[in-house]
Amino acid sequence: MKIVSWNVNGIRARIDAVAAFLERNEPDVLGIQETKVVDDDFPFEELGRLGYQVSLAGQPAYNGVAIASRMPLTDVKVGLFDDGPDAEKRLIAVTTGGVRVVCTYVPNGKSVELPSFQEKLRFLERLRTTLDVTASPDAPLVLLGDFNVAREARDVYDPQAFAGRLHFHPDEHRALDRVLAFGLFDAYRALHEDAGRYSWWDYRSGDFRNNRGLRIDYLFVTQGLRDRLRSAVIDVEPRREPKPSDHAPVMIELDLG
DNA sequence: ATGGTCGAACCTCGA
Repeated sequence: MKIVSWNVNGIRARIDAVAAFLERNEPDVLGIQETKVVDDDFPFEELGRLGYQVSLAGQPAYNGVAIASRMPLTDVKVGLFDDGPDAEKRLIAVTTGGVRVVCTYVPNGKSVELPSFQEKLRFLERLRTTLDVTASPDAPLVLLGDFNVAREARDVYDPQAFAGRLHFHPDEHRALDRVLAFGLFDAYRALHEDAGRYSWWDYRSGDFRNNRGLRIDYLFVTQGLRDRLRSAVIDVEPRREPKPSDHAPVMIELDLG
């Protein structure tokens, strides 16, 4: 089973790029972040033509998450365990092909001294609790998405400049480590030790051209799935195209026999 | 050089 995480930065602006990626790679499941569209305007037909069904949680202009799968989607659950009715649409969970897939878009946090940063940390705490109350580390589960946190120095193009700043702050590291302590493993890191492999580059200042990026998009898997990991790839090709998302898709392959 | 570039919807915000 091939599973992808991709922050598309607007599904309507990116539908052709997404379709091209799906045709090239034929993943079974695609977790999408930052759809930036209300449910009624989501491009279901384009994905349907390629054989994908979609579960989604959209809102106007900002945020929005979706999961597309070639297999039936069941037990769809939107939001963190304690989300109120007006919560931003940042998490959707489904079961497909026997795997629980949780797709999330963690708040950016804006800047470490602002209230938004504390909300980001709280989101990660609440994400851990959501896993605790709805899932088991002994079952096949993939938690994927844009976490807006680079975990290690090798995930940052200039670790000294980023030290203590947004995306690379010790409080963010502790909060994300708490999520992983549920019983999850970073699929890309389980297979690759290399530095300089990023999933996001700022649109500005030629950052992609100069590989000034961060690895902030992850697929985290439970132990049983880690033992069945066959590959993990960050596909930078879509980032090279005209009108790209600022994020690259990350894909894993699981041998589920 | 405190810059720069996107998407969505609106004349600005969030990233």
